[in-house]
Amino acid sequence: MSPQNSQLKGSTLTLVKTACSNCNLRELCLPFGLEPNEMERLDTLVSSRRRLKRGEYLYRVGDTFDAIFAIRSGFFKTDVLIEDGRDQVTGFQMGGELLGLDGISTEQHTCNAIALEDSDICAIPFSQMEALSREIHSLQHHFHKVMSREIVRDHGVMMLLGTMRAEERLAAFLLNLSQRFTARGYSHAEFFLRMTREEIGSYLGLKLETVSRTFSRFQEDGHIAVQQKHIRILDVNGLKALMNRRN
Amino acid sequence: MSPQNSQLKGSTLTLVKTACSNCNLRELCLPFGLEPNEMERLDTLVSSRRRLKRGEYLYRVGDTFDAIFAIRSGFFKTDVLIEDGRDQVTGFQMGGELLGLDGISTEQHTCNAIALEDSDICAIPFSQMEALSREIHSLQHHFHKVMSREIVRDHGVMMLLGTMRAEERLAAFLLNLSQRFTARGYSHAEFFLRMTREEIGSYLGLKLETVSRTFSRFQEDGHIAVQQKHIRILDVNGLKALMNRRN
DNA sequence: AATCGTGGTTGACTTGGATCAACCGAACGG
DNA sequence: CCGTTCGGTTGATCCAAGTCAACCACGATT
Repeated sequence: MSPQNSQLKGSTLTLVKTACSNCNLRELCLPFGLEPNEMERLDTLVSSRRRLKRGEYLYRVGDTFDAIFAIRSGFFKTDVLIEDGRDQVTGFQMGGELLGLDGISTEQHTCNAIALEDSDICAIPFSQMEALSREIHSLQHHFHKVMSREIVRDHGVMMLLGTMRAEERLAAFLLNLSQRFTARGYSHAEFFLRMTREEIGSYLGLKLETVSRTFSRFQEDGHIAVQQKHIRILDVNGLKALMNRRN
Repeated sequence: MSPQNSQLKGSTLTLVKTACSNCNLRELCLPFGLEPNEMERLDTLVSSRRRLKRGEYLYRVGDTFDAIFAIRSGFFKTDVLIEDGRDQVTGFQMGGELLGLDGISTEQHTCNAIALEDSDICAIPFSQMEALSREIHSLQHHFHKVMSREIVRDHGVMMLLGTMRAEERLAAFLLNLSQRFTARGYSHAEFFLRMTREEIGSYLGLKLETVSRTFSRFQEDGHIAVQQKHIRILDVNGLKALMNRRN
């Protein structure tokens, strides 16, 4: 049996032994920096490993919070809505990233988390996580870093929404995606978008038409090749130059 | 000696005994929910109580992170800049709020924190805070809540920047300030802005002229009375109605 | 009291992105 | 295989906020 086949089998059978210690995202995820025996202890916390189909909600605004979620595979968006129907996508999350941190503050989730493709997630009961992190210093510290990183990321989005023009926003968005795919061993130059133009627009504070037009402009200018959800980055430096440019 | 006088003396003399247990912000700040003896232990961590003059930096981008800061009195802004001179104010902080959480992730601060008026702060060495929070569960949990609340707040700002019109942004801003002043025992209807129109604009993703014009419009419409930095809210419900209004 | 500088206001004009609308193409179910 | 649906593209027009510019108000400085 080829490695590809065994890989494939592992991802389709749910009975396969899944554990932090053999997860290929452990270096990006919560177990980062843990000793093997510590990782085993974290493993015992993972109360459920769940598969979601595209479009399913992992949690909704108002759901009671009791666990944080690690993405084992797949792709998510989080969004918040206000009464009148407006909504704001607050982030796109991929393998190794944590979901649900927003719920700690009030014990209720304050945003929705929705799978943008079939996804596997690990649920980690939060009070047990806190208990374990009192014993394992590196887990405690790493968790604090993860939360802090989320705050820093949010500041980046504020910068983007507050000061950048449509072109810059979209260039920043593509470069960010590319960089995160790279960190996960995928091509930095070629990938599929899991979200619609409307979702990108919501995240970037633009309308879907503007996203579409800007993609087309990037293509005309030779920065990218875009065909529906398939993106190829042809000129990284060109995109970088588009950002940080006053007028 | 009247209570007022002793208050006054407490804030002008630096030699006065300052401690979490007698700080009138303890219910808003890190000590929230701690038992008296636990509060004393937290107290011993506060390595320095420092006074900053208006305009002074508490920390700058790139400074190594080793402590978080609690605002004892005063008013701050945090901002991030990019090369070409654009900057984004990421928040305004007042008494009882924490500064520096952005630094945990990389051990370096990723934004600047600047006093907008003469301010007093308490510095809490972070590694000691982590150590103590391993022993005091309620401190650990409360700290996690504070970080989470910051993430939720940031989502609110994203919503504001991504989907709201100038009027809505400014109304949300005023209502938020009012609510925070109220929580600190000040008037909800009358206060002084500590920041310039330009800083408000940067925070809200608007130009200072737009901020100024929108204030004037609010005044014409009888929602507020504004004279330079002095604000009186005349019609809270009017302001609330301005938000959440599609077109 | 005169001067200077910083922050705030207001007006005239411009523009980037929103809006409205038509059309296209891939995916899917009958 | 065809009709329907959903997401995407493109064009024409509009408008909220940006830009540029003049002027004003208040404090600080001399």
